[in-house]
Amino acid sequence: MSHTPGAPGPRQAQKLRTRQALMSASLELLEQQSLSSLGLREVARAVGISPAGFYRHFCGIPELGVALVEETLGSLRTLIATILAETGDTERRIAHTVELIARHVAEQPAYFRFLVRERTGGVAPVRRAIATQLDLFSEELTEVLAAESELRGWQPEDLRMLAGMYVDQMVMTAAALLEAGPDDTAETARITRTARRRLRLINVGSEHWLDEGQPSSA
Amino acid sequence: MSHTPGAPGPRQAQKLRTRQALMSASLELLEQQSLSSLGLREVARAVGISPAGFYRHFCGIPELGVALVEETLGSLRTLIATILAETGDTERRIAHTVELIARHVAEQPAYFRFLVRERTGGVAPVRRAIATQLDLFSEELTEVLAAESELRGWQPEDLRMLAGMYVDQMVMTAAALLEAGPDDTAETARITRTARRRLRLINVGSEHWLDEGQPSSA
DNA sequence: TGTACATCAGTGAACGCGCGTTCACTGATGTAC
DNA sequence: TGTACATCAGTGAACGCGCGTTCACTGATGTAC
Repeated sequence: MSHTPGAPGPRQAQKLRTRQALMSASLELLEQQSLSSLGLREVARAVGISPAGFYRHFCGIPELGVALVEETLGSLRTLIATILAETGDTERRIAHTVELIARHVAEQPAYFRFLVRERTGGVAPVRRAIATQLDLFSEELTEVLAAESELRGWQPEDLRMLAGMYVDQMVMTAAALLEAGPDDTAETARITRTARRRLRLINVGSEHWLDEGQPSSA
Repeated sequence: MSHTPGAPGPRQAQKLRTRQALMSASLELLEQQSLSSLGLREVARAVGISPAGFYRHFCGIPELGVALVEETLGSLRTLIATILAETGDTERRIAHTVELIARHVAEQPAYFRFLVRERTGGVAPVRRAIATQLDLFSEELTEVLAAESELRGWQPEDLRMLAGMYVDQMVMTAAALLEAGPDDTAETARITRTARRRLRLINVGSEHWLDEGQPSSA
């Protein structure tokens, strides 16, 4: 025992580094293709290990995909937390939220591309993992919304519906920004502008929901 | 010339039949994977022709994918037209629209699965083809909305924003229904119920948009 | 109508290639005493 | 501290396999006269 107790030794640290390299190389390769066509050898080659070495970290590509979901959404956790903690008047919150998303997408396109693409992709376990994470986010947002004074008296189911709309709206905004690419500033501006309007429309609708929205029959 | 002039001869008819077989076999194979991992030989085998025969119809899988987009959205044209022509009070229109989508998804899941999956998939030309078709649909809807008496006085840009929200909402509803599967009736009911609420919220928002939504600064 | 030629959807064999998976291995790191 | 053994991340060779693409071909269909 030549190292500090509790801390990982050189061997474990190296293993973690290789695992990380596999995951970030995959994210890069996934910009041009989808997970269901990503090759194990392709990933190993990009990292500089032998194909057999891949199996020391994942039992196959789908398992790597699930790990990527966790890594990806973990790295977006601070973004999510910031959005959830947003305060101030509605217009400022909307503007700030859209701006945050646009910045994160521009800074870490690979993370968002992976999420958006594999959310409806061909690998079922990965699809489920993403759905689970987004549902968690939606639940957190539901609780935040429940504390809003403007939404006092809302049915829990309606709060969940509203939270789901916001989450989907953010995912779609990220998808649209990715499709535009970082260099098309005009298109990026158009997308963020539309995103703000959409959020505003949802907000206006929620302000009048209790008066007009709740149906008696459905 | 042994056949009616203008009508396709047996040869051309057979070619069309094979082409059609290639496309519908692909749609079936795409239920378990995504287009970027679909193999040319796999498709040819499913249809019962040799791999080389595939090239008589498409120069590769991406081209087949683009053809599938056209076929898929063509087959949804009647659905779209029905939705666009919807009349009556809002609540009935919403209920009818969601019901129509649910029925079509249940009847032709492969079409919707393809669209939803490849809309954000790894094959760029296919992604663009789907985006183009959905944009066309969104434009048509914009014109329908422009004729609505409730939306008199709306800016064209706001009408486009609203149409886009409706289109995205429908796509997401289809995606959710597919993920649930046709046998999970409880989940299906939950999804359609939420979809109706979302459309209702958008509608409530649009009713108060001119009073509160249009910002002076954005 | 019959004949001679053209077209072309589909064949089947061949090609080189990269794939996923397995296996016994190596040698640095870790552990026990 | 030093020694002897255990662990295990990564190796490299081998396997059988299915892939996409090419090519000269066949034979039914189509066309011209």
